[in-house]
Amino acid sequence: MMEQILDVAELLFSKHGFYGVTLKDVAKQVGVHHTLLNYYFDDKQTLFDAVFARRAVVTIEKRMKALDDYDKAAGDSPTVEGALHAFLDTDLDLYIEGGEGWKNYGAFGAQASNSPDGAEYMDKYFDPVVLRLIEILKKALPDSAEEDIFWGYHFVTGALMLTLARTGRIDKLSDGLCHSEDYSAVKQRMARFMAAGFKEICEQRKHDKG
Amino acid sequence: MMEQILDVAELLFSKHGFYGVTLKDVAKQVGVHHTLLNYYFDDKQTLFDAVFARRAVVTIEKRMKALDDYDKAAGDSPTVEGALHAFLDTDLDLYIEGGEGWKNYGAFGAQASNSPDGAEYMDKYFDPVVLRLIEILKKALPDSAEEDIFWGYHFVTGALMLTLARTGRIDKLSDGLCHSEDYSAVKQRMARFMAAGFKEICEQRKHDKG
DNA sequence: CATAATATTCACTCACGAGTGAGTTACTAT
DNA sequence: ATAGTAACTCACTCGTGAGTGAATATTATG
Repeated sequence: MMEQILDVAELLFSKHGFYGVTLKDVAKQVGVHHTLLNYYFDDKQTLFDAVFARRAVVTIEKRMKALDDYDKAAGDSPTVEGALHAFLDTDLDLYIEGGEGWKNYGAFGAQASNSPDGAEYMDKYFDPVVLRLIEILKKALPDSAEEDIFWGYHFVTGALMLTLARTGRIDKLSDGLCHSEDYSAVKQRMARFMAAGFKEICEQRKHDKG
Repeated sequence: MMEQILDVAELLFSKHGFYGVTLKDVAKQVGVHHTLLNYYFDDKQTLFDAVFARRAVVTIEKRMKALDDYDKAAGDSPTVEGALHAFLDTDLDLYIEGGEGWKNYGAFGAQASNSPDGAEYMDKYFDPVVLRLIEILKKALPDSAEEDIFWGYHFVTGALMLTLARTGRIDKLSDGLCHSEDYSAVKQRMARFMAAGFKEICEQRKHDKG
């Protein structure tokens, strides 16, 4: 039951945000009295936290492992593209293969990522993986300015979050040619796209160090 | 007074979203009775719409003009980077030079862009400029697959929206080296970064047409 | 100055959301 | 079977948010 509550809360929060969802909305869709949510979770905030935390650990561990593996395999000469593939593809696979629940979680996180309130959650949970990625990127781009790498990551994460948000915007813009839900299309393109961007801003204009 | 109400609503909506803000919150910060908002605006939704619409026309016209100018100047051979500079730099300049109000509007729109509800507003207002950009990008990349261009744009807009959201995340991640508010830093890098990405996914793998 | 229009407040209603504590059902183990 | 605990519902409170219509203040206009 708790799992069902989390599933529905995840879905609704992903669509309307924390304040746009009432405990009654969730309860109704689960088919249960709304005070049951207070039985399982102290309050609304606790429920939200639980939704966030439930899957966070999975994606974090997977990506961390993928980055470690890549780092080890690449030895002294990791590439930007390799690191991004490890980071992005691992995550995207989760959403591709994980079913509706994971897709909803992606949208849930994506919405958090673009608001100041939600960003604190991102900090709290995802900082370690991100810093691990950045560590490898630095190794791949040894002479680059640190700022360039952070801004590059910023671009990457913005693009990823918009993907996970599944807003349907690209569908309309492209008149049905592309689909928000088509994470495979993103996976095919994203790491290469971003790697090229990194190289452009990092390798070209080396900074005043070293 | 109406302008002040819009300013405060813009700020609060940008932080907490539509449902996270009450008319009383807005009224209080303006220093006015909350029912005054019902005098100027039929209801909360109307206020939200007004906030969205107020500055939309400005950024749309500016970018449209910049794209037209670029298209004309570039003649038969526009470049991806040129088009992106016209599109992105024009917008970023607005946020850099427009003061706090414009920054808040950026964050306001950025939050909308990552939620299904808000995305409808983006469609409604911004589609024409975006399609104009895409038109030029197609000219710059004549042999590329259309999907690649749409996905490229998707990455661009994701990165831009996260920038405008000013979540403070990059500040913490980079331990103070980079700043969310530093749109100039983004302007310096973004068009080049993204142009390289476009070239990577569009020029390399040409599609089954032509 | 009077008066009309505009701007603003006030008192109020209605609805609803979060949460509580007692009560009920259902399962579990002896 | 039955005591005991876990799962769940019910009736209710408290607060508050959106919105309305009348009242008052402020400004503009002839």
